[in-house]
Amino acid sequence: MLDLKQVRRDPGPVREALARRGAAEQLDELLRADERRRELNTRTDEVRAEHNKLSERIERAAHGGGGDDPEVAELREQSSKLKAELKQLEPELGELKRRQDELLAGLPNPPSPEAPDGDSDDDAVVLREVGERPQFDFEPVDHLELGERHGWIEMEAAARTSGSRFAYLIGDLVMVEMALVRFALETLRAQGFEPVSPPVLVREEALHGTGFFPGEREMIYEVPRDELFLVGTSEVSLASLHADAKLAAAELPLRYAGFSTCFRRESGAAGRDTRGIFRVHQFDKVEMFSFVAPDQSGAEHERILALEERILAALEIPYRVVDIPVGDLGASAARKFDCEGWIPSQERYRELTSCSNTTDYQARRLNSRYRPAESAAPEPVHTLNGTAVAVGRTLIALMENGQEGDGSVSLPSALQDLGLPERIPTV
RNA sequence: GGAGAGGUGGCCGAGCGGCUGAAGGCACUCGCCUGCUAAGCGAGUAGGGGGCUAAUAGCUCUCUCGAGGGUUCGAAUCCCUCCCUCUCCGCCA
Repeated sequence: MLDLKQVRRDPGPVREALARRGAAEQLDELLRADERRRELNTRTDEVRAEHNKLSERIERAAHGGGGDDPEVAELREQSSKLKAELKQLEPELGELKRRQDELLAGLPNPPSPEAPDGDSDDDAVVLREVGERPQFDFEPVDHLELGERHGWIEMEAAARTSGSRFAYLIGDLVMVEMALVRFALETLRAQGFEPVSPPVLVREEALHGTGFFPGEREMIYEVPRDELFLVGTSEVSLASLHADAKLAAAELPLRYAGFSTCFRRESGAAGRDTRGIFRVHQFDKVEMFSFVAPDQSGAEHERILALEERILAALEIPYRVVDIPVGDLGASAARKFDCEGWIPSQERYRELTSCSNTTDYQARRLNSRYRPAESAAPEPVHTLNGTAVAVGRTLIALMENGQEGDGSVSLPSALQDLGLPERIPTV
């Protein structure tokens, strides 16, 4: 969310930044709504002030003389009139305020000047490619083929149980999942990220605070009876950990590693990635989340990206890093990098992890602030998030890149440290 | 799910219709005192929204005592709804 006061004072730069993602007109509308609201606000405050003064006079008069003084009755009369006027003004003001808030909440984060132009995947800037793509002297198969051969993935039963885009993971694959989670959490913990197992059912405010609402409502599962929503990422729960907080400068940075199941409706993705577990409604994920001082968020973004790369490298997955163009950023991100892993069956890189600098956007919505100095006024922190391991997709990359001609799968040594075999034999 | 208690400033805690944005304590900041530390003395310290202003300085108005409504000239205080916390009972992984 924008700092409205600041924008009012100097709308130029923000307008320019928002124009890059097509939100300049929305900003103009907001500024007009704000103007109207302030006018009415001033009038309402004036009436209130007068009303308060009358109440004080009544109090003094009633105390000094008798309560049924004709003068007091007269004052009461006047006061009631003002009250009636307020009853008119207040709902009007409330409506204007609501409209202004709605417009403000609907605006995305102004992108970083460094984020590339463009609005599709194709405009992403490739920063680097890392790792050797595997050379197969046989015809490689895709993850579903491998999964079914080993009895690791069961999609038909899942479809009967839950519908399309659900899967049963079975046997060795589950043990690999657990090792991946353990590996990610240990790696992150050593870097100062506190492991967290957060709630996955959240209130509307949590989604609003992280910027998923109002924009992405159709992506999210609802439980209407209890007015709860299933999170699409633990970012939502982790961000809310310090909602309405006033942190001390010395407490920052605060870093968390959330592990949770994630739920996504994938509406609008009909027909895309329908094979296997690449795009499913439910998957597990380890997510990084940082609360930092504003001048640290750039460095923290680098740090999170470096960790994502370190994990992919340790898992021996060939990957590339792309800089996401402004048009492809989520509402809350000012800048985003994706790490895309090599998927042999598709002969291309696909998104495995992602990290965003959301600057003060979520912090303002969640009211997460800190005091830069002991007696300084509190100001919003910056928040960042990044995927450590998205289990489903990482399993795909491991299976496909590690496959051997006989159908066995060799595993990275990092996972052998966690009790997995060097290679899962053919069946 | 049933019965009860409660939610006040950074924290603890008083207030239960007006002079209370809020006593008192703790914590913190600045100053004094002090060989150092502790103690002591003095001053200060909530947030949001407007207006004046070059101003993140200052002045001023307004709103906020879990949230939202209501009663009243006037509500932290009375009434209603909701949320949350705690205790007991029931149920349950």
